[in-house]
Amino acid sequence: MTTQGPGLHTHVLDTLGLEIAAGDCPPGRVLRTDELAQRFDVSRTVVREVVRVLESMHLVESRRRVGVTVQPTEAWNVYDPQVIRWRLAGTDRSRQLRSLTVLRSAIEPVAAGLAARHATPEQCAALTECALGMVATSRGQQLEGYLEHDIAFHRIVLNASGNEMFARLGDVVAEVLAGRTHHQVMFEDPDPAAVTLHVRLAEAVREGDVAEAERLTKEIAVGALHELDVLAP
Amino acid sequence: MTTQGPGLHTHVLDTLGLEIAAGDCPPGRVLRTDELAQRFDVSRTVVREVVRVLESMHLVESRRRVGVTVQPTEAWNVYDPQVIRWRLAGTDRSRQLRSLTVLRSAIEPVAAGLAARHATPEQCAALTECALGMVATSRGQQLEGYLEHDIAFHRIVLNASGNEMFARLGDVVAEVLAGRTHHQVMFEDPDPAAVTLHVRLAEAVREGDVAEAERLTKEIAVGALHELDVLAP
DNA sequence: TGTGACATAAAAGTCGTACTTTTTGTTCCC
DNA sequence: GGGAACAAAAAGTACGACTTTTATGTCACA
Repeated sequence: MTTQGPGLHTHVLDTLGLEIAAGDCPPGRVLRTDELAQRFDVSRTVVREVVRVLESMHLVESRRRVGVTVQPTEAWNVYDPQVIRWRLAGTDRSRQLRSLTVLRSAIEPVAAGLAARHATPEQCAALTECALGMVATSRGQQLEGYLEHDIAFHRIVLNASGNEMFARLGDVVAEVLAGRTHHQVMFEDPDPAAVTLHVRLAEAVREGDVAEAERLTKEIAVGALHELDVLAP
Repeated sequence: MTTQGPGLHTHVLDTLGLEIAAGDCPPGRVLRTDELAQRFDVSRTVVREVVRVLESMHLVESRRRVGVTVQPTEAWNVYDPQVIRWRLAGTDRSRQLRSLTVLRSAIEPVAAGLAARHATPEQCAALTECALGMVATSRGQQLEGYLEHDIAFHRIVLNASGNEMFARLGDVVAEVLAGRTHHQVMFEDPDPAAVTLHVRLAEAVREGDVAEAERLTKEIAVGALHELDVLAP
């Protein structure tokens, strides 16, 4: 699951982005546009456009007479969904998942509290529906179905918070949940406790119970962090 | 304070980014590369590179036979520091500041808690120094000096949290603080209560008091939100 | 021997043009 | 009226020439 369909630009960008995010091409390594053009068998035009995009993500820096230098991790736009995808597909997926899960544990409780205040009846209904969907798929190896409802659930909460920055974290959360489901050992059905917590969270939001919504979301986050500690090295 | 120095690419990118972020060029408006090249008096090459970057930020989408379409706000990479700068410089600075401040109020308490756990002695020392700097500049219209220390303070806390995603929010916080100082009515010296809170937060981190660090940071955030409610429409 | 001015070349930046590919709107035929 | 062939518009790609910046090596001078 790299990105989208055809297109020279897309292919080169994706390949390079992945290589840099994965740690091949360590920081400090310099690439030359001519070489890249030759390597991918595309025109310098295409390479330059790719480099410009990579540069806007601060994955590389382009300087005259020196070339395209790979930047250290601290410079990267780690909130760019594209960068997140590349990193999750790369080697330090585990560390990345942990960072993102901690981020979730900070954001989502607050978002849930705001959602309890501001959620529309439609959003409450959708939330309950998702929770029921999670219950229905929580047994019998229906992991894909469960994941789908889980993602939708969290997305609704973030949207219902009414805060744009929170809402736009839906994609990140989706990547994290998908990464957790796909890249880890998943013989077992999801944790029943987590399912229950989601159901109760939907209720709390519907009833406008801010404190409870916050508390439940914190518990969900703690569970997710704990799960990482158990499953990942 | 747009971006950096010379460079055709930079200039075109900055101008277009600003226009889109500010709401001129409403979503749905289509631009054509040829027209843009003509308007800025640059080659199509430059325009294409700019469009590619804008596209990677999801500010526009480029499709064959149709042109470059400005995307709706919901699609934008609102965590991209560049996008944030453009938006803060544009019309809905006020709304943007509010969103970002709410984001801060979610992240920073957790980050401060982690910092209390993980901060190195050097970081604790730097934190104390910043707090003292804030005290020293808190009276007598030394707003720029105060801002500088304030930014450094929060940056250290975020870095000391040990979480990469938090750390990378330092730039965002810096933009918010700078935006608040520069773009609002600031006859008065900073709130003395806020200064005290920062001093006590530095102490709490140094002593490893997680709960207190969290609590104090929440209070700082509440103050910041309140300040927005009072000063902004 | 060190130092500063200067020349050199390497690499990105910019441009113009020609050509390809995809997509959409239209027209024409059934 | 519906569907298929067609034409045009716009982005995508390629190539080659030229410009600009700048790291680095060189040479003269102190």
